[in-house]
Amino acid sequence: MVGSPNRDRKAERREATRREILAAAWEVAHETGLISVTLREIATRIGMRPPSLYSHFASKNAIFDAMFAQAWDEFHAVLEKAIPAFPADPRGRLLAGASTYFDFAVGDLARHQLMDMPMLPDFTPSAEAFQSSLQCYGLMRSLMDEIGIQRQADLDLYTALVGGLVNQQLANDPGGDRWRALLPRTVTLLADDLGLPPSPT
Amino acid sequence: MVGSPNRDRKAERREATRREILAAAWEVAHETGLISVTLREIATRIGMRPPSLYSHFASKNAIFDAMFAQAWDEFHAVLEKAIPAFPADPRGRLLAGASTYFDFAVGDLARHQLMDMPMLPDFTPSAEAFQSSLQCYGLMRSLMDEIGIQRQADLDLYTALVGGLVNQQLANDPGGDRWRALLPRTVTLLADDLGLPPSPT
DNA sequence: GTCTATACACCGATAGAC
DNA sequence: GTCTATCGGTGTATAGAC
Repeated sequence: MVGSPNRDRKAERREATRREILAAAWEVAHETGLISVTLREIATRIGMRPPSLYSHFASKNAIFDAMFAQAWDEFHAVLEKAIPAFPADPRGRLLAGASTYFDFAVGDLARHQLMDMPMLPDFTPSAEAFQSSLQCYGLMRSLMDEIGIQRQADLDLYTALVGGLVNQQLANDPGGDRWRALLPRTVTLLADDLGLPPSPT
Repeated sequence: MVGSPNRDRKAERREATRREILAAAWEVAHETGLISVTLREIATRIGMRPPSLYSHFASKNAIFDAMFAQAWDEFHAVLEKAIPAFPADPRGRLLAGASTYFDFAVGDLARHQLMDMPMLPDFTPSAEAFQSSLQCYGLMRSLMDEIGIQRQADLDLYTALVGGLVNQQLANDPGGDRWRALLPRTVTLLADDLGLPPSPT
């Protein structure tokens, strides 16, 4: 009976409801902040009663967990899709990678807080959800590896500097480009320090 | 009657209670996180009932407001006290300033979140409290001015890079020094970019 | 100024009918 | 799978006695 049309339809419907719940949760997070997400509000938005959510998620934190994985998977997809269009030279690739991350992070404050900040007191990503972030980090590291950057300290510095620009942009000039404009300069600083060959003119 | 001993004692006692409340609030913030600070918990720690706090603060946010000002005033004092011991050369001063800020920020996560992150959904610092942060920023800017750094973009870059190291340190290696160790290198990058003269050997 | 008592609005989660 | 009803708990804030 496995794989029968009946079974597929049921599973599809179930998955659709799950997606609907998560979409509503993101909606609330965008409008009122991550910590203000409540089961009541999620349920209301999709025309359900709060207890019904428990048929699809074991707890509120399970919803956050799914959102966490979703966010990292999304960035993984964005990065993978963007890489083929990256320039060939190391400096160009470094800037393209930084820009891709910057724009993704700045594009959604709630998502960035969930992915990169410990904002929810009682939430810790499950091992499965954490896998999504590790997979993403692996892709980033392979990209850096091509450029010739392997040392942990160099990777740490790279993530800190780009992340610093992201945070200032979100905290002090949301929607603007005051720190976004400093990204090329920052990447050049780093490229010089790492001794990357000059870009082809 | 103004300034009579009786009056002074009363005002002193009142101020002491205020300080006690704030100290308890910080204690809770350190142990359970900023968002988990509740009037109940504050009151319990100082042997009071929650409603009694309203004799000293108009609301919970008024407590956060006082904490916000307190934190910035504290950093102002720390910075002012540290400056006389700073090296004379520009590069040395730049690193000393960055180190002072880094150590202060990393030394207290809750304080850093209150000062530099928008973590509390319904809290916005009052104009008076914000003055404390502006005064502190003014001191920092005058320090940078001596070194010859005046352009807004340069100041923005400086704060973003140092802040990026702070955030990574707190998020990924609390208590350690993985990003702390990258501070001199980062400041050197920046000093080179700004064309600061080499340090005296 | 501090207390007791309480109002009021939330929250996450569970039990059990349908 | 969704519902109603409800439990047990959280929180801020106010009223009024002392």
